[in-house]
Amino acid sequence: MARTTRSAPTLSDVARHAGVSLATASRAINGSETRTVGEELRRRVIDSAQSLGYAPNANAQAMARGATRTIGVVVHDLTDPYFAEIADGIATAATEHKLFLTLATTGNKIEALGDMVTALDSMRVRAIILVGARWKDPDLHRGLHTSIEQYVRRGGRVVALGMDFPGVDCVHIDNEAGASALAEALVGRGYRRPLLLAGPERHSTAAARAAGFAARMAELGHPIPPTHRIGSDFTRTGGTIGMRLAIEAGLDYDVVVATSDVMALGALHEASRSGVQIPTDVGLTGFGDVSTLIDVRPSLSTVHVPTRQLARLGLDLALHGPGDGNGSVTVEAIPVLRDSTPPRTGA
Amino acid sequence: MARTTRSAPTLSDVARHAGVSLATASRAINGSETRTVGEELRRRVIDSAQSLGYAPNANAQAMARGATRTIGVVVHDLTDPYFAEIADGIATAATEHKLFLTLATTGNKIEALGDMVTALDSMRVRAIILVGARWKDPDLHRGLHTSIEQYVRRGGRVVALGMDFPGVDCVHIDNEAGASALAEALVGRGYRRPLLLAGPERHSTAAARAAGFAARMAELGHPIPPTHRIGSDFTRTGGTIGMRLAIEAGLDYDVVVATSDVMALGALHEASRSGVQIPTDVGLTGFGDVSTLIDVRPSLSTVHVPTRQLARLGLDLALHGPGDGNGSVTVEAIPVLRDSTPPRTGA
DNA sequence: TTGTACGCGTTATCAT
DNA sequence: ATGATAACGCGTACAA
Repeated sequence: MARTTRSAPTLSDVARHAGVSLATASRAINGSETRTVGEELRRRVIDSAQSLGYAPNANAQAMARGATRTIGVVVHDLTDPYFAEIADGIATAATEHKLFLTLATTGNKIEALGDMVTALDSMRVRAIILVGARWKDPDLHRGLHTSIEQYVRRGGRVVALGMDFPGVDCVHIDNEAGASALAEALVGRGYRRPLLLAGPERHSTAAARAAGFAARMAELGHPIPPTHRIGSDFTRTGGTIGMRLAIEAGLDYDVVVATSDVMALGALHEASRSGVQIPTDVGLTGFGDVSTLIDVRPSLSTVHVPTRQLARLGLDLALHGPGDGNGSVTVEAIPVLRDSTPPRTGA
Repeated sequence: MARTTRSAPTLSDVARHAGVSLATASRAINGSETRTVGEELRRRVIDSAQSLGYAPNANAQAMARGATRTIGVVVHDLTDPYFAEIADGIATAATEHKLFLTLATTGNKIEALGDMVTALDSMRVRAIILVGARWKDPDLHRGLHTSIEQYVRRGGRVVALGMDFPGVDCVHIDNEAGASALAEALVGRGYRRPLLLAGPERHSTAAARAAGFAARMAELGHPIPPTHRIGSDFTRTGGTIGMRLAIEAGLDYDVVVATSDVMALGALHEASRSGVQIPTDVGLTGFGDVSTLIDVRPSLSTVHVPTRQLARLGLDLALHGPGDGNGSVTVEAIPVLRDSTPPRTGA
């Protein structure tokens, strides 16, 4: 029975095979809202479709309906477990909603964001979820803004995860509060002289975490001197470099506070390479609580960010939010102290 | 100038605005192969498109052209760094080819694979890349086979990464050879009595690795007794459980050989929890060499699988391969011994 | 309940 | 080089 047809059977083929009209076939297969179809014909159509190996053409459906069932997601780097977790969360949530997901990676090139949005716009995705960090650099975002504006003008919805974006609904992570709470917790364990791996100043997420932490430390009577604030990249390598700089400079500190987990891991790596014992010599904290931390020794103190919830809220917002920025919600980030920051007794 | 139009401007709008025909507008914007358009009109059209905020409708293009520019990718779990790396590799490779990527996750439910393929089929993606493991269970794959068959019948192309699949082009990982080489390397370092965390018997990847390892060990004069072969899940938890079973049974072994990195990590976790020192008491190896291993101590011996290359070859095959299974290629898996398997002196 | 016919936005074939 | 116009596959208002 191996049919060697080169092109796909269409709904017309199915209709003809079942001896019904195109409309009936359509209704039988995709079930119209308003119309219903007789059980007899319904079976005939389904059977025909089955035996012809019919698969509806989603593109044609999109045209006729004026809407697709896919949502667009833009991440910077799937290799980063933080992004991977969020992407996975969105993917599973999407599956539950019977939605599909077209995913684009920028490869950490923020300039590419605008183009990705435009491309997803062309595909007429139902919504676009931007996940990642925003840079405090208008130039980098100029193209992005107009892309978003055009998309929204057609009725598209945009949601930003983990970054603020004026005019679009955001799922905001309370980085300041989380970092602030971390400062308190560390002071509570006896830490006084943090080395802050702050990340790039213009990286808004890193900046928020650094600011929240520094502010609370100052309030608690332990202001962080500029020397103890290093602004390397917001990556693992950035953590490595920051740590090396601190070691070479011979700085004095009792805990290394990184603004992201991967930075902390980079710092940990460099520390052990340089003979700095963690946590014996100094403590170490990250931010994010990515799941791969579970296999790192010593277990890393960090600030937990609920990526699962982030993803779920993001999709909800993308589907049902107002879409004008008024639907923004905030998720909490909560410190989790582990073995990398044991209580410090001495001054 | 804020236009508040609800629906997207179409190519007709652009054509009218520029005072040209639809055909000319189309050619000016997307550049036909056969026809060319005068510089004068070309500019007018581009300008009109710009000022109207026109974005081509990819669905309509797909209809008219009879082909999309997107490829489908199915992975089981983005949370697993192995899948994440491959997905990221495919995504960046796709971007280079100006292709888009719609990604589906099965959530480790292999039964769902067939449905995912059917869905991607409906979207008329150019090619489908299946990444992951195949189970030696015909029932699990029955639906998948017919889905693939239908898709291929329409001219679709399917590529399988890291799993064999009859009739489709595969990028095969030489698990047997890699595991075999690992056995040699371990024996070379003085290991004699491995505990094999073999994974599920019906999981083809796990089985291939276990078989390759066991066979070579036997050849080298150190056959693995059935007691030292544990078949827990092919997951981190599986590694944890397998390790616990071995410890509770009081088995004697000098190295734990896991069939995947995440299993090894689970085993490492359980070992440290139970007071078994790695690598002092026993050695440990994984399989895959996922990038997150870099932050694990002791550094984990494993078998390197070139995920980047895997992804790239996969996309190439998906685009240019014969599509009938004759384009299959194999990538090597090479042992990398690190600190978790130091040379053993004693017997 | 079923069928007819038009429209969705674009490309491609044919004239001009 | 440019312009009509017929597909592409489907949903749906309208008619029966």
